Amino acid sequence: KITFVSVLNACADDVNLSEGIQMHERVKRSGVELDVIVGSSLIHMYGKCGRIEHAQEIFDKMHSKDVICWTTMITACSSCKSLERARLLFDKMPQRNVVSWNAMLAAYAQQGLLKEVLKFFEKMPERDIVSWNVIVAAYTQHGLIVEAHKVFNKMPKRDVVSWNAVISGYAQQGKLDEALAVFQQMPCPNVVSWTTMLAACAQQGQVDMAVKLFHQMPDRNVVSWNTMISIYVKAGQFKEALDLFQQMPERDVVSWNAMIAAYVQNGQLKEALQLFKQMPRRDVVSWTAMVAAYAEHGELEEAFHLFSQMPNPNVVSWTALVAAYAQNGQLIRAMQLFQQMPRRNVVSWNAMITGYAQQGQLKQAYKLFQEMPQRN
RNA sequence: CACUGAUUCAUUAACGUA
Repeated sequence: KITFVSVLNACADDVNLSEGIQMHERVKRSGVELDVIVGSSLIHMYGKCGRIEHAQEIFDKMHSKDVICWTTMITACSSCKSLERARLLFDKMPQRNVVSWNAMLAAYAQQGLLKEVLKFFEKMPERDIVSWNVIVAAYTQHGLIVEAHKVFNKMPKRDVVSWNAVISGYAQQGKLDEALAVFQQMPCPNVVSWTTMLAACAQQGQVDMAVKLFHQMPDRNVVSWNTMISIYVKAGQFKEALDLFQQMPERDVVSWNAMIAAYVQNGQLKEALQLFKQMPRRDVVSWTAMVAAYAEHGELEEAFHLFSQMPNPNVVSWTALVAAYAQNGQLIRAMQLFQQMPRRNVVSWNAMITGYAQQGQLKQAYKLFQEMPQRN
């Protein structure tokens, strides 16, 4: 059981569904699927991989569920964007602890419902540092860094996550100086703090400073390496990106995806495809990056061909395809796909509007603008 | 000395940005 749980957690951390499913099969054969801890790990893994139906199935089959199991299921619903289900579970669960409350709080935050987050926070019977951290992060996600910093100052205790959240808030606003000031004030920066600073440099195109920080960092993990690669890619320094990719001690799917972007940005579509084919595992980002790459080169058939092979296109993948046709003036086809896609967001609408606008079809563009449910 | 599960912070893909 311990081994299964460890491996399942590794699958969850890596968002590796195929390994997770394989492990699930072995779990079933061992007859421990419904063990409360193994079952929770399965739910956790499926939740992270976006397979809420599999998570739910296990949850329903389990005989004895403890508070951790319930909370895991709430988070699974939340990460699969089922806030409603999360709330139903939260209301239904036999006992709650502060972690359950935090999980529900985070579920509201992850939907971007700041008002709900604050309301829920007020209702909480007990709060800990994580609850406060969720509030700080919720503010920064809305670009409300001043509010975030205020909460940071007034929270009863701060840990490294609180500090990192504030730094990240400044970074997202492009306020590199402020981010740096907070970073220098914090007592014990960890690898996340350092990597957040790297990301802050990336935002501002400060490659030199990023390089300096990257070498100064006491330790680096795969995320730090990936961040540095993307900084080089963004700066058009292809060779440096490739060097890092080859030097890094371990690569994950994000590293490979970043290199695909590097090749695409460098105009090397063939090499990008080669990388895509040889990478150990492809996720929705890898597929979408390739679809978008072909689209950008006007190779619509190839883009569509890839799209149709893609295992689980999401709204971003669909929008990439719609934008491909829209930008190449094939608005009828674009509109067909736009109507066909299972879900649309504001970017999908923008892509269609831009397509019509570029073709001079202002009436159509305006009509869509009026129809769209949200505008940015 | 160390061996199992839950909540918060960093990296990669889609539209636009004079």
